[in-house]
Amino acid sequence: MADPRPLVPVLVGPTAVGKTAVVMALCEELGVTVISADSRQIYRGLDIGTAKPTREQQSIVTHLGIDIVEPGQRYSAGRFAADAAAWLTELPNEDQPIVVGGTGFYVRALADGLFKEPPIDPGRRDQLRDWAKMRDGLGRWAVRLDPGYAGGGRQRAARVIEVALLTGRPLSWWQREARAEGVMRPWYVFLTAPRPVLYRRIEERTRAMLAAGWVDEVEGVLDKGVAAGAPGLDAVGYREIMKYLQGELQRSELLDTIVKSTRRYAKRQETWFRHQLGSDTVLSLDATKHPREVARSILDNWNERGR
RNA sequence: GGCCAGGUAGCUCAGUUGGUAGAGCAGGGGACUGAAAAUCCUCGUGUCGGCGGUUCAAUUCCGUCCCUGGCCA
Repeated sequence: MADPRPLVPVLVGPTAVGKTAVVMALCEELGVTVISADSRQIYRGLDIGTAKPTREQQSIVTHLGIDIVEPGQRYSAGRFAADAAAWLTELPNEDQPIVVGGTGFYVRALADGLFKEPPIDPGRRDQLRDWAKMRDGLGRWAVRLDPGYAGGGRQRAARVIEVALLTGRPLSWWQREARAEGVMRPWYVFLTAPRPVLYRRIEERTRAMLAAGWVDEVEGVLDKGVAAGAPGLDAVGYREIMKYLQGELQRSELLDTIVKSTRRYAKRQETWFRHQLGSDTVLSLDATKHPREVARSILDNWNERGR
């Protein structure tokens, strides 16, 4: 029996590789609606540093998943999966959706599904997280509560502990026994470029972001009352700018420091996309080519798979 | 030109009382199920500036040359 779920192209790639440019080129050939899978572009007011599509670009192509929460609010892969699933089903038939983003985990949540999480008391969860924050040896707790825990640092240990304590079952049990299904059939397009090229683009873009008033943007957000430790500000570049504003970093070091952590981020993204897409249908495209040419390749391949 | 201090990993440097060398940073590889731009794991062979000499053995000692700083002419 044929899979009734819609086939949806998913354009992924590391930061600064040129995903937005390809989308803009693509929309000249075919009307699309973008579902943005980006864990930082969801925040209102964080525009420059997240390389959010401009207002003009957004007026040409509808982008869903952008500016949906305040920087002080917490969002999650689970919420994204639910939100995006709703956008997908509510989209008029003539609108062609395409998922675009650099957050592999969000893409997975949407395309493959997470597990069906039972209701968790938010108050107790926050309490537990505060407790975990100032506690050493979380890994040992995590292994005791879930023998399936394979390590991964305090944040992931804290998650294992929280699930075990608040649901009564270990995380690995939920992952095994309560799997959810994705709401779409993904067709992955992995946009990538040789490291030297990518790293040059990262540096150029970071320079441009700072010149465009990135620091002012952060100051403005803080002036509006967003806390320094807000979830939205826990992001590449924003962290460094916060350090600078707090006097822990010289202005002269800012560019290099941000470029460095952006490179590392890009590397982690590439690792994810190389190994975690879990599908044999991945089209790798070279971002060194002109965006229009890349868009052309996407369309050609797409037609071949019968869209 | 003379004197002094250096020349060791991509960078900054440590070290070898003679047995071919190791830190930090940078970089590479990897993991990933509701904080994911997060959170973690892992990886160190390089004419030890060149050429000679002494030695069983030289990156280490000696000579010489080259280069870079500093000081004196």
